[in-house]
Amino acid sequence: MSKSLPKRSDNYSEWYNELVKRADLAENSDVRGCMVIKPYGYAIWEKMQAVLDKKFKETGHSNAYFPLFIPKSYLSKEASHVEGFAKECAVVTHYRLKASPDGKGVIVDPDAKLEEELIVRPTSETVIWSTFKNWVQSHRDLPLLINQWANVVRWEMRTRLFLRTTEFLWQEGHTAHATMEEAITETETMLDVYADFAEKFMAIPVVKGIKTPNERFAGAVETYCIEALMQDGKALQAGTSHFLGQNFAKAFDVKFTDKANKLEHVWGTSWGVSTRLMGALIMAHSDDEGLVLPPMLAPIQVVIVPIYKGEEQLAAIEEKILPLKKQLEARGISVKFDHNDKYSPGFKFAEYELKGVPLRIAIGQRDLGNGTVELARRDTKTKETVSTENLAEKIELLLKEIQDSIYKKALDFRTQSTTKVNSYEEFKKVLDEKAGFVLAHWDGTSETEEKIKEETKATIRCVPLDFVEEAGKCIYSGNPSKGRVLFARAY
RNA sequence: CGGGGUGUAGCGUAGCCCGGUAUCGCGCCUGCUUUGGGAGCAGGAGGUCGUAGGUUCGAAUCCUGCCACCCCGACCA
Repeated sequence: MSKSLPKRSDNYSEWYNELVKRADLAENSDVRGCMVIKPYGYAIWEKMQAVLDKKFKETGHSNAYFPLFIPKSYLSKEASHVEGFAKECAVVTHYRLKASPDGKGVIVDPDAKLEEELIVRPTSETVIWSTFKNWVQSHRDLPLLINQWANVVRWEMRTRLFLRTTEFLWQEGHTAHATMEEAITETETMLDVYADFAEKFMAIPVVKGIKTPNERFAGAVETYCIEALMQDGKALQAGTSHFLGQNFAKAFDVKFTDKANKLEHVWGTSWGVSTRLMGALIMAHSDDEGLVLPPMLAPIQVVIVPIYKGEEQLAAIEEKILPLKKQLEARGISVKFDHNDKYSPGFKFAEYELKGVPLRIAIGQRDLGNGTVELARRDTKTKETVSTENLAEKIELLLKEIQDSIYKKALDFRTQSTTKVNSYEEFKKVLDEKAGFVLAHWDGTSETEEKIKEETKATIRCVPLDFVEEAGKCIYSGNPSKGRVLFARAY
């Protein structure tokens, strides 16, 4: 194995794949298109889950769990929904195997064919709405605010670690409301929860917006999203929140009696983020040395590497450093003291950089004499020798500063990678030479959107929520436009 | 499903054209010396060469079938 990663500038994909494997985040499984998330990668996902789950509960939601299998007939109840997902569903057709007649292995027992096939959920709207039907009768049963942590399967043709895998982990919220206004508010609230999480915890600035009808979720009336920009200038949809109108309520016959004793269909929303966020986290901040984790999501926030010869020196270091470790832990900071004798300090330095640990403390004989330690920041790769006095407090502040600094760096990059263009020529030039987000006028038609996608591979990421009215001409058709929308090539 | 490629130790590979019993690096094990940016030396273990068949005195190497994986497209609410 070579010691250093490929350079980001040489081949971004190769760098990404190598980083994911070498930093112990995940690896390809022997199973087609599936991924094994390794303990270190999963620890980061767990931190994300914990923060999100808390936010969901603070906004009144409860967790529940629904079946993995969906009867085929459920899927066809909402017309556009089935059309959207039909091409990527795994289907269970049999329930038994038997020994092969030729004595080699096992075969699917042809006698064990299911009367109705089961679909492995690509998303749970259909099972959940068929359950909601039984849970809702009166306006007193509303709103129904449910979240599920689950795995889903989408049979994509080509997969990529974290960004697109056949099976992935996610959270899907499903809610039912008495009024349209309330459902829309819910959709927007959850979009805000996601945006806040991306910016405050993942340190990734996002654009909140609305998808065009082409990119809308199958079965939704309106799809809201947050769009993030990766370091190679490609966009990544980091989360979505859908206003479902009464589409699923009508398809699954979910009705309630309102205060005036009138029977009405409920209004629905659904929203989700997935392990794709891991991909976003990696691609937004990491460098040629490896992962760069924002302190808020780092499983190990501080690593202590002792430099010593023999048991005696180690004992002297421990005497000095273990109290500091306790102080840090008392402040809620996660610390690893790595005295593993198998690896040299230099190896450990490189290893923890690869894994994105935000702060490293090195301590050796030299420091014991001076009452100092060496502090090294992962994000800036700067080192300083500091006194051990008030060190715990200093570190706590430094972690906050790192969090802010990582966000600011990503924000500066996005600002500098967002370009306004006024002609199709300019549009294509920017996409090819600079990449990033491109703000341009669009005439609002699907035809134009399709044509641009075909010719440039760029899609409309969203109509930003902070859309400003500005009369202009569509860069493609020349027809009138009310304002600029956000284009980019995307993952 | 089209177009291209690959399959050799846990990982990455050489050998294949031109047939003669498998190379190197990383990792692993043992010992000694090391430790402030991926330690050094010595010794050692580890292989149905994807799979089934064919040609041959002899196949990792040539031929045929099959399987798997990768890359480029098509797909991706």
